[in-house]
Amino acid sequence: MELAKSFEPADIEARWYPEWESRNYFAAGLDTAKPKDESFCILLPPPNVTGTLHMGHGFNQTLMDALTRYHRMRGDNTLWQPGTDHAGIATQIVVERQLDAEGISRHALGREAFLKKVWEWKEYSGGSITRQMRRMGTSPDWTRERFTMDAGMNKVVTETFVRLCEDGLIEPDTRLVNWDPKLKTAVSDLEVIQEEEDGFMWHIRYPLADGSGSLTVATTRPETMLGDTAVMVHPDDERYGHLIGKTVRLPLSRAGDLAVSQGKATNAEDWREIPIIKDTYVDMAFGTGVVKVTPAHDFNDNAVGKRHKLEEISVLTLDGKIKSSPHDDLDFKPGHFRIVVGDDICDLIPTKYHGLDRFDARKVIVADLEAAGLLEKVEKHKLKVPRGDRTGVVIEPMLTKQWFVRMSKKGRDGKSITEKALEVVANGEIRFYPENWVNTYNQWLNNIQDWCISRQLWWGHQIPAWYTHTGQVIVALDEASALNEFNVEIDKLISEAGNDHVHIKELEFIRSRGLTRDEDVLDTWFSSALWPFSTLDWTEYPQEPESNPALDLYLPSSVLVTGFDIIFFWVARMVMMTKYITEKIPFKHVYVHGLIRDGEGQKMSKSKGNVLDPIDLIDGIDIEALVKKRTTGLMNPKDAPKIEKRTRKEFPDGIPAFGTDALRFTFASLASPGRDIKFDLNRCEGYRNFCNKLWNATRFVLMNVEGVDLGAQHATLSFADRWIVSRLNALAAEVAEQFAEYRFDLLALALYHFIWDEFCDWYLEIAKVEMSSDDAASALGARRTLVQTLETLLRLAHPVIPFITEELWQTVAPIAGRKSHDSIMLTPYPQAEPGAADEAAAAQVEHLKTLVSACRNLRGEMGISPAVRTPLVVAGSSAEVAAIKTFGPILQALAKLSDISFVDDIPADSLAPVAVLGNLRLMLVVEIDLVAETGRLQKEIDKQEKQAALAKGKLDNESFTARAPAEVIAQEKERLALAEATLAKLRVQWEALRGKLQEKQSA
RNA sequence: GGGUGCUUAGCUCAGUUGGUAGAGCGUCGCCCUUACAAGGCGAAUGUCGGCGGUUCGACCCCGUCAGCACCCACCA
Repeated sequence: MELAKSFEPADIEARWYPEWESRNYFAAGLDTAKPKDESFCILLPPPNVTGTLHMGHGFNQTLMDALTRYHRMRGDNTLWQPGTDHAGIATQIVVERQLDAEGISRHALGREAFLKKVWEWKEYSGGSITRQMRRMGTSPDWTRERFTMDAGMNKVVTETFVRLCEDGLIEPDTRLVNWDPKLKTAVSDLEVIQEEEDGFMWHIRYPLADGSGSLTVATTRPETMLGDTAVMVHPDDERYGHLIGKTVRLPLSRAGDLAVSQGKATNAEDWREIPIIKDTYVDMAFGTGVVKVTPAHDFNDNAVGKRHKLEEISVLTLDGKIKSSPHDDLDFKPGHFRIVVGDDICDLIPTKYHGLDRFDARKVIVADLEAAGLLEKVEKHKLKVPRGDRTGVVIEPMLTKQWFVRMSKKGRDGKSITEKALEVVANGEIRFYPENWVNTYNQWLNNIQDWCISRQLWWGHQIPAWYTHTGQVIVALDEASALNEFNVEIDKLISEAGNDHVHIKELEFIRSRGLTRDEDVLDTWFSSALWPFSTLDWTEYPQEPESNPALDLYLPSSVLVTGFDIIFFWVARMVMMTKYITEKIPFKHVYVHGLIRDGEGQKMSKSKGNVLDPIDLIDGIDIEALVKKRTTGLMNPKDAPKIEKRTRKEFPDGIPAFGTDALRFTFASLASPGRDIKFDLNRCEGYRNFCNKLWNATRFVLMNVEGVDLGAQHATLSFADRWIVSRLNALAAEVAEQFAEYRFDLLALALYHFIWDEFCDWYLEIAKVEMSSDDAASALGARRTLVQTLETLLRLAHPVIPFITEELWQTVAPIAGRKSHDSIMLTPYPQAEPGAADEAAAAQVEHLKTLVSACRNLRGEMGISPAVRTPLVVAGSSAEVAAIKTFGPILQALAKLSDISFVDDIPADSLAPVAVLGNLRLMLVVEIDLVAETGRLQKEIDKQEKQAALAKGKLDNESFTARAPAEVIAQEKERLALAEATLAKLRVQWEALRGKLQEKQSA
């Protein structure tokens, strides 16, 4: 029962979390009797299984947990579905780096052994992020935790893949894709970051084949010229019109032996001849107006090449070197052939360039051009360089065979997945908060390209496709069905072959070679896209259709809480996949929040050394540990001194322990829609103080009800009691409203304001007086109100600050008569009662506040010590006097008055400070400084004059009185009257004191 | 080239049908008043980015300009 003197969060958190979890309080509600549309479900955006918690997670999870706890207490069927992501590329990179340190390459290890290593790493580090989540107080149903690489997930991924292949929406194709030469895998458009960088524009002369001069092309990538198959100009360009149809010789190239043997060239060492074509793609005003066309190494050129049926000459290897062997990258093993064009390409590249890295090749080629006198000029040029978001290396458009999701192709119901995804947002089934994200979503989907989903990695869901010896592809749920399909097909062909024994023998040979599985894995985001239904054990082929209540209750989920950075990666793809596969939307609402940045608005990143760890804010960290944490494991160790200096400056004493609740409250109050968050440590400290305030308010309440029987006797409620109950009811209404609107900032503000300002600063102070009253019934009324209000507000605040509310509730609840529950988590959430507002009580409290403030203001201005009690003299109408008398003792206590007396009139020249409220005057009986009081009155007069003038100006304006609503006019009249009445008294007072002052000065 | 958001007190930010601007932190006074000094009471501080328009009335609606941030896009 005895509470510590101040709030110490560490022990409370450590005690309650295991308790909640072990008692199974987080379990999904599966009560099928409850209405389905009142189910509440949130999907945890699955963090990388080997990752660690950062501020973004802390923020995101705080909001989700608040919503989850709120709905759970409201009695809804509630599920917060947790899980982690295998994060293909990121995780594979980490494990490969570890192997590198041991001097082992992944290829030396082999696929199977490597995957075993990754699983080991996952087992080793996989628990840390969920442990950290627990420190945040999150309450997902851990018993339902999933991992995107689980067998169950794999089953759904496979079924979905097969289904989309059947519908023709997934197809293999050979196209130009974004290729990461370091990882040696294709990546999707979204994984490429276009960054503006300083570069050069080289102007290169391509001599005309007929010797009549040359054309100058401008390019930023001279090394790809080895793969040029044309140069192009704009059809309307008068400078070059006469050259269209002619040919140029491609500098530094080689015509090749093949061309000689075909009679297309006389000498293999001659420069290759390529055509001059016209295409409107060319911008006449840019560069020289002449563009080299390299269809195998540039997306635009590829399109041009397709239009003009140009050859695609791929001159680079998969690791970004100039080709040196006809068999570079050509692996004819079924399912693993990548570069399909040009086994004779090396013949077209002079041997001196063979094997050069792409950047070295650029230098050599530029030098050679210069030596040949073909480099007209080099200009500095800003250009967008595509870089891999994981590796940072320059992405190379590479012609390879990959699997694609066809975004615009019609599916089985005549609609593309893109169309369906646009539709459910357009018709309001899915709503964004804030709404304007719809634009972003639509814009992206309207310009979407096919999604390359195959990755040349090992860590991921292997594509369920098998190849026959002749390269036929069979997509199937598993190897057995693929084999079966294969055999059926062979049998069929054999039976059709009749007596063609040679053919039959061929077919039997093909059969004997069996099937080889595609080695590629799927983009991680492919499995993430299925998360809304894969986590609920959806299956294409249900065994018992009614055996999955979770799927019925929780698809669609209620709200997706996420940052805008993954709208494309994840949100849009979930909509597309879930809608197409299940015919249901994945979620009804998308709440999009901002990013957490540091105090200066910089993105938090390891390399900048400005990262904050939520756990450090909870537990605190000393400066040495913080510096060490920020400066170890840097990509660039040279940054360490700078980071250390900054860190020591920003946190000279390290970071104090704020506790989880304070951190959560901070996140909630910073969650204003539509903007990023500059994380301010002071704010966190302020909310730690807030928690302490709540703690001490509870101590106060407990101290005052100890040993008192609150139930038996008769109690009466004062206006103040009725007021706080009325305010509490309004708070409940507001909280419900803000939860519905996802305004966590306003919700936190409302709680803060109620607890600190209304409950602590006013009601507790008033209750002190009431509890010491001789009237036993009203003293009891105050005690009861205190306890009931506190107990209710603990429940109201619990979703945001779960630990402290649980701890306090445990001691408060028995007194409040609510011990039928073992935990605050199991209590019903307070609901506002409509029409419970007590206007009269509110007006009385307002009046009281005005009087108390007036007295306090006088005391403050006069510099009267709070320890000194002063008498108050009041003059006013009989009604006003009567009103004041009703709360005399309270006024006396709150304004530190020794007594209150009433007089008919206060002489204007009284040597005491007087507050004027219309006709009412309050005088503190203390010695005053004439000069100071005259000055104070002057200031007050100025203020009131401004008020009066403002109101009068409006009321004198005819168009105002003619058009403004009656209540606005009445309000202005009231303001004017009050100001004028106050002024009249103030002026008299001022005159009188001024007279005295002059008297004194002349004396 | 398209698109979005932001600009309010020294700092970080609220401001929900248009009716005389609010909070936290910081600052300045007076106080360890028996829940809380992680506290109490009081005070100071704003041409609500600029300009125009609509309106009786604009921080709010419209237009325009400026600055900042971000997203998307194939200018070689």
